[in-house]
Order: sequence, then structure tokens, then C-alpha cells
Amino acid sequence: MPNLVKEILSEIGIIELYPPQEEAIKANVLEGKNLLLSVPTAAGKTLIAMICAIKHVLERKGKVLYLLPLKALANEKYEEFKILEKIGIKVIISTGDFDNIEPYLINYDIIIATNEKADSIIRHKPSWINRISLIIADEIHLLGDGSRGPTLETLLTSLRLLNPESQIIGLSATIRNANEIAEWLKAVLVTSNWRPVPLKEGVFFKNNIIFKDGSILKINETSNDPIISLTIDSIRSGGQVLIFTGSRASAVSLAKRLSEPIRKLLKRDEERKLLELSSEILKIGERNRISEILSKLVSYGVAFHHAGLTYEHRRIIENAFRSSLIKCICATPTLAAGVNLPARRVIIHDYRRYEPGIGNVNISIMEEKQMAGRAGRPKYDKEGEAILLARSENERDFLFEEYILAEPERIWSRLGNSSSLRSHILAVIATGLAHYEEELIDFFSRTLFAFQYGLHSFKKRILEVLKMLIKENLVEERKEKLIATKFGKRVSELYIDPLSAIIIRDNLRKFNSNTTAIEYLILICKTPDMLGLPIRKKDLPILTKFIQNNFIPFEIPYEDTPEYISFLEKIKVALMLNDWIEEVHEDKIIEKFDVGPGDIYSFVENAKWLIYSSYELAKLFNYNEVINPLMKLYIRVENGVKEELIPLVTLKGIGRVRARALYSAGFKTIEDLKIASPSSLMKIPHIGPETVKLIKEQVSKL
DNA sequence: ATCGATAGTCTCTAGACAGCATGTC
DNA sequence: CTAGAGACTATCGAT
Repeated sequence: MPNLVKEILSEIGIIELYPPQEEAIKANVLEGKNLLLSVPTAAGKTLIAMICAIKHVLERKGKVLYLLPLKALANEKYEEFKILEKIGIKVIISTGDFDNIEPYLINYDIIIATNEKADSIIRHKPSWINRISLIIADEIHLLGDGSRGPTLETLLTSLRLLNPESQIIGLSATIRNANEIAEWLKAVLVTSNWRPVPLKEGVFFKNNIIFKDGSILKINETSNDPIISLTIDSIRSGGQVLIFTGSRASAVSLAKRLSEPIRKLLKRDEERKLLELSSEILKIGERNRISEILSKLVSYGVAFHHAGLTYEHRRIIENAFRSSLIKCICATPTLAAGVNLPARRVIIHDYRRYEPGIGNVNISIMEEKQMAGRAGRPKYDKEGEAILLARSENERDFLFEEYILAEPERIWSRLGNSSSLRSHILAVIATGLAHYEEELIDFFSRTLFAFQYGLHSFKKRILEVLKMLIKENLVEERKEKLIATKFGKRVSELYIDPLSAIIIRDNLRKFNSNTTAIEYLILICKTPDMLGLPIRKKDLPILTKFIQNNFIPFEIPYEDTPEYISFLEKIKVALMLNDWIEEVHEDKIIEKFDVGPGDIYSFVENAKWLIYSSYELAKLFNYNEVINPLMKLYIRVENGVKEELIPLVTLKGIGRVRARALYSAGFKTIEDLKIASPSSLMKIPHIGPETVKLIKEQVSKL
């Protein structure tokens, strides 16, 4: 290893390498060899990436692109890499949440981004793209994921095509066909099962845990509920427990069941700190049933964790668990692939999960290993325990066979399905990576899909999709040359599904100045880029009544067809968003639509993106009557307000609650605020001296 | 008439990326 | 690859 790197490492406190890290060095990563590192979580993958990144920046003056699948992971990685700023390396994060301003990135050495963000950056063809000399693809096993794997696959293919000289490092969980993925990447494969904290995997049955190594641990039966005994046992000896459940409801109900027994184990000062934390939770956002239950449970030292929670609540729970204040988290799979959050004991409560149209299905071995891998806190625990629950002897043997002793699945490319193909084919043409049919085929012949399945039937599918793109005027063929139309180019940059763009284009044309907000909302909800909300029994009368009594600017599918159900699912989302912009209280929305605050947030974010895209397409096609309404709707959705509050929410520091308070007090326009006396504003609820100052500063400039 | 045990029936089910330009309560 | 936990309801008997 170069002395320079050694010095830097010791400066940031690293003196010795873990075994897998040494192996990676021996495989000549530092000499620029491509590498696929397939090792368990926390085995030190990041350090290898970091060492290579330092070398690339300092010696080759190259740029490094670090790819991850989640925004939360990108944040975490950014925090880790920031330490390199000490030695003058410039690090930046780019995700949908954070900045980006494309020309700005040119000044940075290491760019940390989500896969999708990086893909989107490429579509804008930044000048610095060929200065990337190292690509690090973290969690590269995502290649096998049906919905997001294809993006990673085409992203890697594009990057390699744009920068044939660049080095690539793939970081992966343990997978069965790692050698095949390595071969595709033209990389050296390093695998290892080494972990900094040893992991004991076992099955719990009749108060005994039987471990993989044959040892048996008897658990004190402190309750007639085995899961409680198992949890209390670990907490009593100073450990923390992470329990994975198969649904949000069971995460919450399990946390409730555990709350009383766990509370009994708390120390005085822990109780006090938990009480503070509990009230902090209630202060975030609008108060609602979810935050109330969470707050209550946290005061007992337990929490639940799922995507229905807001990001703030999730971060609070995670941090309190890290500082050992919260003793147990009951979580859905969010936590399995998310941020680093180890616990001494991991209990996999449900190894089966419902899949629509199928029923309960066993989760993959890979997913089970992800969860199990969360066991064992470095420095705090001698070893980690990952435990599956068995209800019978048969089940116990089954779990041993199929999970504990089993090897994770192979990874198969999922690029073959046409919905992902249409986006990526358009992008490849719009970015100029392919100008002719042969070049397009050549591009896709470099993908993992072609590597695994061959080109034969793939080629046919690509050409079919291309034909569709040409027919819909996203791509045109001039003397055999493929060119993205203005429309196609914009769609590719907006990062929406071409099918969504077609739906928006064809319906927006029919809209006019009489079109209502709900009709716009139904339109964006109809696109494949918006998810539906599951229909429950109690929704049916409400939804059918809505359809009967309102003008729906779309064809309604026949009842009792799958299309009808998915239509209702979309209508339900539109109605939820409509309630949101009608200023319905958050808790009311939670009750009416059976969603969590976190779901509302993500639907709102999604809607904003699609409304913005509709606005851009309206400008492109000169649909002048809808441009202004779309702009207004955007502001309404962003803030969750009625039209009359639009002027007020444009002010910094004024959101849906304060705007409504001002309006009710008679301050309805910017003009009203200009002439208002500070003391009269101060009397309004939710408005304090700071806010008044902020308001006055802003309105004086207008 | 009221309560409650019991058995049969019904209902519901994980997650999360992207545009663009800056700041909710 | 086609389930299972928990909520809800009908029924019946005891008081």
C-alpha cells in the first residue's frame, strides 16, 4: 500500500485492516483492478472503497462516484466520507433531497449519490462525466430487484461505456452467483464470511435456542408469550433487541405487548430521559394517532419502526436505539436494508410475508441474511444472535434447512420487462449513447441481462419498445438515425416513465380553464409513476359514490375486473391528495385512508414531481390554459393548502398552519401583512416574535 | 334483559427512487 | 409460490 494512503489512514484512526480488506488489497484494487467484494454487512467494505477513492483523487486526479440505493444510506456514507475533507478532498452528496445544481458538482472529487440520481445526472450530460475514474456501486445485489435493479444495470452499463478506462468496485451482500456478477463487471471476486463481531444464527423453539454450531441456549420463561421471554432475556443481560415483523400492524401490536415487561427493567434516569424523548416525539409535525402511540411506547423503552412514520420520527427512534435508550424496536423490513443499526439480538418474528394475488410467501434467504446481519454491535457485544421463531418441531427443522444452513439465492437481471426497458431505451437514445439501431442493440448487449440470457429474444423486445417510442413521437428516425424528439428529450430529463408522459400529454390536451384540481390529481394518479392505495371494504361505497357523482375525465373500466380495482386504488390516492389540499387535518386523513404520516409525505412528494412534469410538458406543447392552474396546484400540494392561501405560503416560515391562522385573523394578502402592526400579528396563534420579524422582512421587499 | 364464552366469519397485509429550487410548525 | 393473525359477529347458555 502506498505510504501516502497509509499515513492518511492512520490519521483517521485506522491502523490495521480486516481480513477481507487485506484480501481486496492483494487482489490489486489499488492497482486499478475492478473488484467485486461480496461480504457480510459491517465487514469493512466502505474502507476499501475509501482507500481506493483517496488514491484516485490524489494520484490520478480523478473523480469518484459512489452509488447507493437509498437516500438514508447516501446521507450516512456522506457523513463517513466527510472526514476526507481534512486532507483536502472535496466530498458532496447528491440525492433528490439535497441540492445538486449540476455544474456545481464539477468542483468536487467524490460524489455520493443514489443510483437514480446518478442516472438522472447522466441524462443531463454534464461536462465532467468523463473525468470519473472510479465508480463504486454499493449494495450491488440490488441488480436482482425487479423495480430498481434495471436502473442500476443500465447506469453501470452507461458509465462503463462513457468511461472505458474507469475502475469499478462493486460491493455486495453474499450472493450465490457472485462469480457471475464479477465476470460481467470484468472484476476480481473477493468473498469472505468474516465479521468483526461473530454471528450466531439459531432457531427458537420451546424455550431453547438451537444454534448453527449445535449449542443450545435455554431461555428463562419469564412470560407465557415466548417472544416476550426471548426479548426480556436479552435486555436483562444488558442487550438490545431488534424484532422484524411482516406487517406494520404486527410491529405496533408487538411493541405494545412488550411495553409493560420492558418498562419494569428500566432504570430511573432512563425513565426520565425516555419521558423527555416521548414528549419530543409529540412535538414533531401535526399531532396524530400514530405519533401518540409511538410517544407512549417510547416512554416505556420500546418503539415500532416502519415507512408509515415520518423521517424525523424514524431518525429519533434510530438515534435513541443507538444511544441504548430504547431497548427494543419492532420493525418492518425498512430497517433491514436501511441505515446501520445493530442490536445484540435480532429476532425474525415473521419469515413469511403476504404478496398480493399469491398469499403468504417465504422471504428470500438474502433478505433473511440481511436482517440476521444486523445482530452484534461492534465494541459493545462479544457476539450477535440472529434468531428465527419456530412453532413446531417440523418448522424448526425447516428453518434450519432453508435459512440458517442455506446459501443466498442467485441474482438474475430483471431488465427484460418492458416497463423498465421503455425508460432506459429512451434515455440511451436521448443521451446520445446510441444513434442507430445497431448501437442500441450493442448497448444492451453489454448489460447483465444479455450476459445472463443472451441477445436472442431480448433484441426482439428492444425493437418492439423502440417502435412504440417512435409511434408515440418520443423518438424519430431520420435516415435510420435515431433521434429523441423535444418531447422525448424532456421526458428523459424529467425522469418520468414514457408511458406517464404519454398519458399526461394526451389528457392535458383535453383540459381547459374549467378543469378542477381533482381532475388534475386524477390525471397524475393515473400514470404508472404513482402508486395506488390498497382498497379496503369500507372504501368501496365512498369510491363508487365519488365515481357516480363526479365527472371523471377518463374511461372507467368495467366493475369486477382487476383494472377496475387498480383504477379505484388510483382514485383513492387522488382523493387523499385532494383532502390534503383542502386542509383536512392530518389525523383525519390517517383515519380515512389508512395511511401513516410518512405515506402522506411520500405521496405528496411524488405528486409534486408529477405535477411539475405536467407543467413542463404543458409548456412544451403550448397547452396554455393549463400552465397556470398546474403552477397553482403545485404550490397547493407542496403546502397542503386551499387556493386562497397561496400568496401567504410563498413566504418563508409560513406553512399550512400559520397561513391558515393569518388568514382567519383577517390577514389575507401580502398587502394586508405589509400594513399590519407587529403587535396585532403577534396575537395570532402559532405566530411568535421571530415569525413576525421574518414576515416583515419579506413583505417589505415585495 | 344482560353478560360473556365460544366458535365461526371477515378483513387485511413491506418498501421507496426521481425534477427543480430553497426552507415546515 | 394460493396464508394466517386479529378483529368482528352470531349464537347460546348462565345469571
